[in-house]
Amino acid sequence: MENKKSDFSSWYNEIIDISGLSDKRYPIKGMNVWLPYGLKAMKSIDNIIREHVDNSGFQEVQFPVLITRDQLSIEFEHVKGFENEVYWVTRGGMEPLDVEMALRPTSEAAMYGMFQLWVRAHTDLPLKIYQIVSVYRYETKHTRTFIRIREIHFFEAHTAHTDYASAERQMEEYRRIWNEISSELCLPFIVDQRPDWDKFPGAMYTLAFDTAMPGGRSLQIGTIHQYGENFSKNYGIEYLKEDGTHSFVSQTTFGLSERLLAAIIGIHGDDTGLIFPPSIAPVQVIIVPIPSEGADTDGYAVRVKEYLSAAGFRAQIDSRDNYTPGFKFNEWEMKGVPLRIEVGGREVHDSTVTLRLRTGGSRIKCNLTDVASEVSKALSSVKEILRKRASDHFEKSMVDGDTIEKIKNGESMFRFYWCGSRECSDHLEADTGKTVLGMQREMNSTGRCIICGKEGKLATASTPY
RNA sequence: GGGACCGUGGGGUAGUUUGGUAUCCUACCAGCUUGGGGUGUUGGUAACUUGAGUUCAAAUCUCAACGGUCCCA
Repeated sequence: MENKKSDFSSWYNEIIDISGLSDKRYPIKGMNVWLPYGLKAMKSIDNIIREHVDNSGFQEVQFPVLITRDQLSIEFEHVKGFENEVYWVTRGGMEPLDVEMALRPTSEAAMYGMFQLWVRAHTDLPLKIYQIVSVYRYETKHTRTFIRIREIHFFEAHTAHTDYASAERQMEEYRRIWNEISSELCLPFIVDQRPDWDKFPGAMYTLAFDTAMPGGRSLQIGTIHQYGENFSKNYGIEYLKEDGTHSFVSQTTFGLSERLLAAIIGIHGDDTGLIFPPSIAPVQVIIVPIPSEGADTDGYAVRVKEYLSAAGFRAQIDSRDNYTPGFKFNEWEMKGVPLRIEVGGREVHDSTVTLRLRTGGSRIKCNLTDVASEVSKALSSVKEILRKRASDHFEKSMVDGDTIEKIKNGESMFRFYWCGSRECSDHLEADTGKTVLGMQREMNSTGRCIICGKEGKLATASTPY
């Protein structure tokens, strides 16, 4: 790499390019090409998400990408929240369409008309579905790969419940699921309730998961929303209760995107390049043969790979003979492979392999027959080290904001007390240049609002991506 | 929402001020060489974002579009 991570913007752009995650040369702003290596990582992330929501009773569906103007024209604050960033399809061939159609910016408008058909009685509830699809937003500001794009790789879960209490339990379940997913990806985060003026359009409230990127800026990597009956009243989603009367469902959603990949890149990477958590690494173990007189290192590498494949690891041999071992070491480290195995004449002769973790440390030697269990241990170790490093960095990135001056001049996220008023938020943002992300929903810790001095709760401010 | 800068082989660049033959590094292809931390070498492929304008002549000057980067709110 040419750029150091301390120059994060340049580093981020360079690593995405040279590691083969994404090609941003596609001629439409904010629409990039998923390259094989990047797509494998994203699909692994998707599969971790699937595993956790499937285990919680969700079913995967896919809705069409187009939404009619009528579906989107239901007079409602939800629609107004997106009207400036919707792509419209206005012609079929050369003929203007009688009913113009939008590319979904999110799928509430697409789904809830169907929910209205599907939900007849309390026995149909709870309804818990999700999809992983592209959604489209016409961003006018500068775009950034995986962080702000116009075609978003989007996971969206939608639920419908008999009543608000049940929907609130769903919010709790989302948080449990998110804890599992983020732990698997070694991503630390903070949960805040977004201010009312910044919540998801149409929601009663929004809880957001924010992490800290290098340079102290925050990145929203997940959101869950409580809709209550806001949507069901507008889309007519009613059900028959046991007592024979009708009632509107209460609804929730949970959204994730390729920002998870952005966070993994930014948080785990170093001056050498990417570091993938083993659970999503496209290649978990790279086997590098070191040519040696009188030893069949290539054949030996195949045997090593067989052991690993049989144990379920994603292992690959780099058998290119026009590159030196040193070059390969550097290249695979740049690409974030968590574990390398070196096999040369010495290993062939004494039936061993040499392991080296991407996170550093000295080489480990083990017998060929033990390779699967040693690899398993080594990958667990990489995961633990990444988790530790990430949470250390996160803690350093969450600074107590005692004074306006401190919040203004610091390059980090800040915790401070805030009364919750728009006036004080605007005041703080004007004085510090930081944005108020929100405040903790449950925590009882209270203090004096940093602006007005009235009683307030713990809140977060930062420069968000 | 406002402002600034930039666009030359796949990537990074020189050349633009003063209009005229496009430089170097890297990558890529073929060969030889090398191999336990980015081998060396020979030969080769490959570029002025698009459109309009000024001009005998535009990478170079003007305007616009598209794309990229950064800063402020």
